[in-house]
Amino acid sequence: MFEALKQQIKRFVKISEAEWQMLEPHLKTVHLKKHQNFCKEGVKANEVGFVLKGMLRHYYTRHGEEKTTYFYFENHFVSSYISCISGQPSQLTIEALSDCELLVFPYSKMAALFEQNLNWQKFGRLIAEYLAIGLEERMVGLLTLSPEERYLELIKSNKTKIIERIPQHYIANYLGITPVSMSRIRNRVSKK
Amino acid sequence: MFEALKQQIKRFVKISEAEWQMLEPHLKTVHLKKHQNFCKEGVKANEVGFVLKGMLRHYYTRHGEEKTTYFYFENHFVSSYISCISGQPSQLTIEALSDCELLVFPYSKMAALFEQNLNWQKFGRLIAEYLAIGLEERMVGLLTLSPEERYLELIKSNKTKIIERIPQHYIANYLGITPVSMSRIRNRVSKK
DNA sequence: CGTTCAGTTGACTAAGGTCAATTCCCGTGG
DNA sequence: CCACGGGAATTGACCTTAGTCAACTGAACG
Repeated sequence: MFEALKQQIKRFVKISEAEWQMLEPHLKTVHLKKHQNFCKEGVKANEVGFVLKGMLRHYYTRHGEEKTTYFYFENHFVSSYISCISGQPSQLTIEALSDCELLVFPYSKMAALFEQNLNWQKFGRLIAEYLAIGLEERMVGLLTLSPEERYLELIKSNKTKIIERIPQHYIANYLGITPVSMSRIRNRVSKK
Repeated sequence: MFEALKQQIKRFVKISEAEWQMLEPHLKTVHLKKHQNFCKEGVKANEVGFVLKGMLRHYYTRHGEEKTTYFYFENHFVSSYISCISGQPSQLTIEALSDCELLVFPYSKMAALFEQNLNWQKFGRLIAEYLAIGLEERMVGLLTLSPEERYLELIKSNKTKIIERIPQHYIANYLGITPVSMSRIRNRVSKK
């Protein structure tokens, strides 16, 4: 039942069965319909999710527009991480892009595990490190590559299937350009 | 002697004197002359530093150009974090922008502390979280603000004194624009 | 069958990039 | 003390590319 999650956790840290049992009772399965929110701007978040099925996007509202800056797929953790950590209201909204099935547990419970157990604390560190590395790469891409280069990079490193699965105007946001420019870049690139 | 470092660590986690003593013997003071490197592209990094005096920049080489993406000042940790964590050669170079005085300790030692002690493990997590939050903010700024807006934000949030202390062409890199554009933006802004 | 919304395309604008010349600043050496 | 050299910053002219606005197409859905 919880095998997928267990396996992902074990990619980060070797937990014993006893340690796993510290978490398991707090897991709940949650279904989200397309367009439902996992968390919402202005509301304090206290949930960490793990995507079993479906995909979600994560966006900020700026100048009255939704700017999508991240996507979540199967076997990944999803959360308004900053809000959970800081205890401040979330700046971002996470919305289901398709019907989703998630495993959910309260961040407060996770935080308690961190305090109780070295292995869980380590898990917390490794997750944060993983996140930071991803963000650093993303940032360097934004600073050193042109929109077109970023688009080509995204296609090349196709780990996440973003190109195939996500509507184009969200990807444009993700790359830091407008949907119109994105369309032109695609056109340009396809002619080469 | 090590008070400044101790104090910064304590902003993240309450360590006991005994825990502090796990680290202290491994600390070394290092002086860097302006333009010397703390770590270098292509070389595996295994050092974490803490800036006592001076400032440094952190850059990637892309298309044959140095792209400065971060600065370090007094009382902050400095390291090619990704290289330390991953064990891969560093992609980035960290260079002193002025004569610097650093406290340095091996990351391998830090990693050992993580494994031995819950509090140090927690420190590792909190540092990584802190890093991730900073990177997330930076990324969202790059995705949602124009160069001019980013420049104005940088001035407004003047925590780091970047504007006063860092040569302009490095700041331009940091904002994702050319030095020439940076100069024009300054000109434009000053006339408003 | 009509409404809606994503994606494309065209015309135009605005803003940053590029290249080059010039000025400014600062340190060094005559 | 002044002259020179070198790098940083500014400025101008021009180019490239993304943004904006709007019209149009096409697919999805009720």
